[in-house]
Amino acid sequence: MFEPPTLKDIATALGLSTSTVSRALRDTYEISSKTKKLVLEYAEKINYQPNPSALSLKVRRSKSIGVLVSEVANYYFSQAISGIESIAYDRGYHVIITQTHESYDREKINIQHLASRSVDGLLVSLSAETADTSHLRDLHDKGLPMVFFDRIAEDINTHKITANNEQGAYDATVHLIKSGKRKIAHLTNSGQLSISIDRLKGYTRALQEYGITPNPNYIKHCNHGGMFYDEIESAVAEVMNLKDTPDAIFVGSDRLSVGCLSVLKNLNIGQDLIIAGFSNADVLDLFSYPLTSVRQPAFEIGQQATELLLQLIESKHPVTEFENRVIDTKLFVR
Amino acid sequence: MFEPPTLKDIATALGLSTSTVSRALRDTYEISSKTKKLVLEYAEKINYQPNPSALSLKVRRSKSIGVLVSEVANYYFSQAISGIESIAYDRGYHVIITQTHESYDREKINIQHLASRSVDGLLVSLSAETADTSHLRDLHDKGLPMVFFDRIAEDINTHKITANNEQGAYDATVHLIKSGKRKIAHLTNSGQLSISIDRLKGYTRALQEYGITPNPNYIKHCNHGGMFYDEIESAVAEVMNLKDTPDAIFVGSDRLSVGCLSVLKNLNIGQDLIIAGFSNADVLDLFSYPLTSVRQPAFEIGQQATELLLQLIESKHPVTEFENRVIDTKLFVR
DNA sequence: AACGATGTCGGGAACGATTGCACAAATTTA
DNA sequence: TAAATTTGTGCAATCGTTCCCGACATCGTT
Repeated sequence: MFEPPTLKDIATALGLSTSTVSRALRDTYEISSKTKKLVLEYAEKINYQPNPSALSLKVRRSKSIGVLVSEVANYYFSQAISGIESIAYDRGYHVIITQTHESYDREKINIQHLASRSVDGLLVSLSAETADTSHLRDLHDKGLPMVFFDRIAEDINTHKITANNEQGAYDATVHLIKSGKRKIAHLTNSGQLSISIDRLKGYTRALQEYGITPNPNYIKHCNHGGMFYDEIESAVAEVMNLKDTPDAIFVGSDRLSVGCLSVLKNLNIGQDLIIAGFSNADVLDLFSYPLTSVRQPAFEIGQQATELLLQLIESKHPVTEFENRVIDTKLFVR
Repeated sequence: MFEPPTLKDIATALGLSTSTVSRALRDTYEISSKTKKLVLEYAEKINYQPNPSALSLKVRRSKSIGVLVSEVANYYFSQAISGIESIAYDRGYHVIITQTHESYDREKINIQHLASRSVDGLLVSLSAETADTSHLRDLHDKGLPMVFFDRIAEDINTHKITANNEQGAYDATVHLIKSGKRKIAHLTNSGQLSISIDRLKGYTRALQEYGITPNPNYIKHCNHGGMFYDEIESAVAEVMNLKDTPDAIFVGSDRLSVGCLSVLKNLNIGQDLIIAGFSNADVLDLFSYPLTSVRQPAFEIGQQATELLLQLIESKHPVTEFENRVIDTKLFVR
């Protein structure tokens, strides 16, 4: 059964002690150059790889980071994950990805899982259902490095990185207004999510700046993030069945943008609607229904989040100053 | 810094030895029920979690499996991954996902990474560039359990699970023929991939059964799996610039199906073409260009692959009989 | 009362790697 | 040439578990 070579194997093969071999393999310090070369060459030859379990038991570092997202099958997150991996692998870290499927219970389980798996740090984007973040705060208080991206927890003091959701929502809403629409509905994720709050702000600000009073009936939340089709359908149906039917919709998430289009198509309504929404899909140009999209720099967000996390992990001194990075979105008019 | 409780902590707190505590926490054997209860309750109270590094160092099991796919941002793979996780987590295994981005070099690196990380087994779908599978065969020969799904390696003797690619391709091609087309091009992945071979077979069989001689000029391979837009564009352009222009295209992969549509749109050609292709996208109904799709049961394939792998991992006796599961696809005419 | 059988528990050696300390050999210095 | 210093290497403890093995108390049996 697959027995990789150990330090001891090298030591006995070369007639040295494990300590000498160990020292030869890491820094040069206090080892003659001949034995060092000897060891390095032999290790190379037999393709020696230090046992990660032994190593992490000894140095209390697993060289791996955990990622918590709602869904891998999501344009935004899959791009963000690619960004995360691009940095992590370069720096020698493994990436363990877990999905919450927008469930709070699942989030708690996964976080527990990751912590017990002794990851060196966590990259977190909250689930749609998560209102209470104490499971994360506990770990953070115990000293587990943590960086939030996209859906952040306001009450945990650490690095956070998001798109400029408020501005992106503002831009999209203004686009709808400038297209001549004034009855603009807003379909969005669950209300406690930071992204929902910020996007709602941008939407409201745009309306107000153009002299439109926000209509509470026009705002529909999907508390499970649109994980169930019925959830989206009933939200869309409700808003479209109002006596004062909207003439445009601004959608606050990737999944909901696509979901909203599906519902409209299936219900065969809203042909005269114009729609704008957050989405990182790369197939929007192929849609029969034009969707103006707010695109987030997901890959870069993943990269920067990872850089900040590794910075935390590898810092010798406890970090007390935290960044709150906000990156601009881009509007694609269709 | 985040010091989780250890066996010794429990032992000293309760005035027992670590051996007793250890025994109490695993199976009942040789432990009085009172002390067992005592230990279990205390462990529960302080939320004891065994240190995974120590555990895997001791028992040579990491309780984690590695997954190798080309891209997470791919309808098929993201669904397969959800299937993998659904089984793995239930059985107490962690899932480490790595992406090759269709690169052979990256595949070697990732496989090496996973092996050195001492995963208990591997779930593999080859990259588009991979022709030589010796890096995998070496590990397999050393006893690392391995299951292939989707893009399998013919020359490695282990469990394999795929969709019925030959039949799916046949069905799609027949659909095109029955729609009155006889000049059917085939755009597909790199030639050495098992899925390409099988799908080409199905395509060819359909043509022949309907008395159409396959035209080699109609078959275009993308050796990088369509990772670069240019690759798809030139393949599509080449086949569309033939003097005997095709009147239909059968596309052999998810990425290429969407890519092909994008190219046609951007080049503003092929409006009278009809297209069928393998795709697990859930947004095809929203496309302006109808795409008849062959859908694979990705989630189930992921699940079954994981079950087979765990079976291999947890088997006491070396397994010599391997399965070759083939699961039916489904045709969605649009 | 003495014996073995049984049931509980602790001691301690692993697993593979790192690292402080000791110590021998080589080199320099007086 | 002897002492002092430097240089290179090995010993052994340690990280948190598991598990073999031995210790010992209790109990029933004769």
